[in-house]
Amino acid sequence: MLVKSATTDGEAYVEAVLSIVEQIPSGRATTYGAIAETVGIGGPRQVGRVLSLYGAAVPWWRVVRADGGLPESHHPEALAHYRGEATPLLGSVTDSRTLRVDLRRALWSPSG
DNA sequence: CGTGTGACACGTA
DNA sequence: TTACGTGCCACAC
Repeated sequence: MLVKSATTDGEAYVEAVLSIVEQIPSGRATTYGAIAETVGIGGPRQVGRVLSLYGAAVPWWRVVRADGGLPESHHPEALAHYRGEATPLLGSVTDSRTLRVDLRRALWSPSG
C-alpha cells in the first residue's frame, strides 16, 4: 500500500492553503504563519511557495508577512487592490519600502 | 550529499 | 523602529 504522508508538495496541501486564502474577506488580511498553523503541515515558507506556484487564482494580496509587508515586486499590484478594498495601511503609500498592511485592524484569522 | 536560495518568523541588540 | 543572526522546510545545482 502506498501511504500518503503529510507532505507540503501534495495536491491536498495545495488545496488546503488555497481554500483558506479564498476565505479571507475583502479589506482584511492574514499572515503566512497563521495559514501554516491552521493547515498544520509545513511552515510559512511552504505556504509562500504554494502561493508563488498556484496562487494566481486566489486573492494572494490578502496574505502578508508577520510585519504586514510584502515583497517589493508585488507592491504595485497589491496596492491597487488595497485601494479598491479600503484595506487599512501603514507607512507611506509613496514609499514601497515602508508600505505595509495595518494588521492591528485588518488581521483576519482562518476559521474565525 | 553539501551549499545556496526563497511570496517567512522570531529573538536580540 | 531597523538590522542581523538563526531556525525552518522544500527545491535547484
